[in-house]
Amino acid sequence: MYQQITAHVQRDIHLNTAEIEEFHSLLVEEKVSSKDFLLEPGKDVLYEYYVVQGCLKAYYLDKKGNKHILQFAIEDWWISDFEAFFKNEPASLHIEAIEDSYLLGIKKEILEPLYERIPKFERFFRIKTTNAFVALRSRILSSLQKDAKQRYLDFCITYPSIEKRVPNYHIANYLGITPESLSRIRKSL
Amino acid sequence: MYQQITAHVQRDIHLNTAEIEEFHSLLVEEKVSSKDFLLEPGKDVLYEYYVVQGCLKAYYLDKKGNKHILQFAIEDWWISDFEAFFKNEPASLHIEAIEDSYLLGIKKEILEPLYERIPKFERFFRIKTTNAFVALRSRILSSLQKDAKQRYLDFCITYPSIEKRVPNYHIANYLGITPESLSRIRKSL
DNA sequence: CGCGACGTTGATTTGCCTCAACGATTGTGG
DNA sequence: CCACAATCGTTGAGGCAAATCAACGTCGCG
Repeated sequence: MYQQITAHVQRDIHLNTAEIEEFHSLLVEEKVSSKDFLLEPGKDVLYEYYVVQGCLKAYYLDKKGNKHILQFAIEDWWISDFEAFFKNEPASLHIEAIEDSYLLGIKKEILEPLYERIPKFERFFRIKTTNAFVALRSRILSSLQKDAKQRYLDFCITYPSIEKRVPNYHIANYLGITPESLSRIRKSL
Repeated sequence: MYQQITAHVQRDIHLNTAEIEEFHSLLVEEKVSSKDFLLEPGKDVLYEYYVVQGCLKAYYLDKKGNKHILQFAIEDWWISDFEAFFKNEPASLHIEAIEDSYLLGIKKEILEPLYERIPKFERFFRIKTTNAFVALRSRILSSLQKDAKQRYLDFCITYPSIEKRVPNYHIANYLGITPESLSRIRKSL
């Protein structure tokens, strides 16, 4: 159960047995059934979550009621309303399970002292954030320079495991197009 | 000269005199005249830069020769080809001065040992990266949910100091629209 | 079975692009 | 100091990719 997240963390930093123990003791288990919410707008964002098993989406609902998927998460990914988490604001995102999911959460107020005690964890999360930042950069570039068909093909190459797992209308939403358009794009391939 | 970046850093972490001294000793001054390049594709990205004075743009040139602006930077911002910087890859971005600019650079190979010696700096850059990450998230949301007019209005509200300073065709490019479209949008306001 | 979830197809509309031309302003060399 | 070029913004005409609206087929499940 915990060896998965341990291996995940140790890809970026090295921990001794005591540090691993300590880390595990800070994690909270969470289960969410498909179509249930891990987070909803207005709630305090106390945790960020590591996905042990399952599949989720984080989306924003605008004033017109339109959904906009910001992120998917499957095994080995982290998910939260990061903006709210970091700024200590109430959530503005929905995080909803697409499949029954099993998560490990770490609380913000526990993270800060952990950084102090074991700076390697500050490094770990800096590296994770940096990678996420870089991924967003290329998503921006993609949306600036490519048409819908190219973006879809890029998505399939970058996230093949997600493409196989979530319904097309979710992917369309993530790409910023309608399900009808995606259908026509797929037909043209 | 250095008190500006010191104040900037101290907004997020607290440093004693010795640490400030040490930090200053690691910085390298750099001047770039308007229309000159701080960075070009293919070059090694050894530094990330703090803007003391001036205005620059970071852009990607695609195969068709189209420019896509990823970022502007003015006083108190950091700029680099962050992806290449973090991954130790050659640059893929151009960084070009829009005005004569004065920068302070910090070398990657100096940053890593600095993190070890004074973990507060790892914290500082984690916080900076987190803020940048959050800003990119809202740019993504903006491009998913809003039309060109709304994105332009958002831009003017978020970055009034940039909007006043750079020509409209740069802003159009950043927003992913043509200068003609931006002109028509501005007319309609 | 009947209903909801998901994908597809067609007709029409629209936001933005492309191409082309034309001021206005700035700056630069003769 | 003027002439000319370059830079920047604007306007118009026409086109296209994707949205919208509407309908329908299929599958799986309570």
